[in-house]
Amino acid sequence: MLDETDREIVEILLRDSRTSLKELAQAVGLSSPSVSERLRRLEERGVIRGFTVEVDAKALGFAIQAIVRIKPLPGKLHVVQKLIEETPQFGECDKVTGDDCFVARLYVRSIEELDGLLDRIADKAETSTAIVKSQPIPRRAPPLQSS
Amino acid sequence: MLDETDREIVEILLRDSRTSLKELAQAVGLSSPSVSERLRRLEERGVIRGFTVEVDAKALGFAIQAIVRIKPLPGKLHVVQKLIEETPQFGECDKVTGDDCFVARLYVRSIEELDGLLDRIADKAETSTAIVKSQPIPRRAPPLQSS
DNA sequence: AGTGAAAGATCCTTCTT
DNA sequence: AAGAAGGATCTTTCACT
Repeated sequence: MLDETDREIVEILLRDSRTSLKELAQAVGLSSPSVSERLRRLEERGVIRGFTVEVDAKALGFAIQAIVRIKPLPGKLHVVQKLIEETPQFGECDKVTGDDCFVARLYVRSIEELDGLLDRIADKAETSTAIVKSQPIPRRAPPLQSS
Repeated sequence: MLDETDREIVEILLRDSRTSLKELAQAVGLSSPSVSERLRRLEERGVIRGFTVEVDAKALGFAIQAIVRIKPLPGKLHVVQKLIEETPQFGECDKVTGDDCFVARLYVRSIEELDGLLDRIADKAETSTAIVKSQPIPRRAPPLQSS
């Protein structure tokens, strides 16, 4: 899918997206224009979706993360989904197959805040909450190799 | 935690981390040096952990995502954790309280690949897998407001 | 696909206020 | 925190392989 060079480029950018074309070029052993062109295509193909910044939840005061499984009561699916989307403390939410409909990540400053947020869903869904104790793998990109 | 200006800066960078100081400056109504200093402090404080690139799993051929709950068999915790960490298709893994020990996200190209990966854990842990049907909330930052 | 050089644009930082 | 200015740095273009 990605050749060796593209892979290197993406890996470097994952580590620091401020890396200049010039630096990238010498890292992969190509010229700046070549790297520029490759980058253009990586974006065009959608491999690189965008340039962002990583924000640290703890530094913002969100000391606690929880993984919440949410099973809306009959007829409440849309209301629940809307509620989740409108609650900014949800930092991620997947709609999945199986008994639980949603799996979501919640950022909160305290157990009280967690309790408060869950209460707001309590009459519309069954929830099951697990507090995050550590992150063996923080969010990372899928493999770039075809391996 | 963050004043209005910092928040704007971070929001803009979340959208496009290539935004120049100059652009940031005029967006928030300050001078470049001021913004530069604010940025320095945001990084120093750890609010901005780094500059990255968002990579698209689908574009890399990983058409399927799954959320896997993993409960290691007695005595197998470390082996399982190591296995997870060394499997690049795991794009995220949290160690959580409760019955299931780990909750992880898996990127796979096919159901066969999913099956294969789960088989490798099968004799060391109980797993429960849910296929992701949609993402009501793709990964996003925690609230920047103190609200 | 890629190179190399060059031009032009842009940017970041420093300094003074 | 502003504003101006200096100097560095980058990105893109173009002709050619």
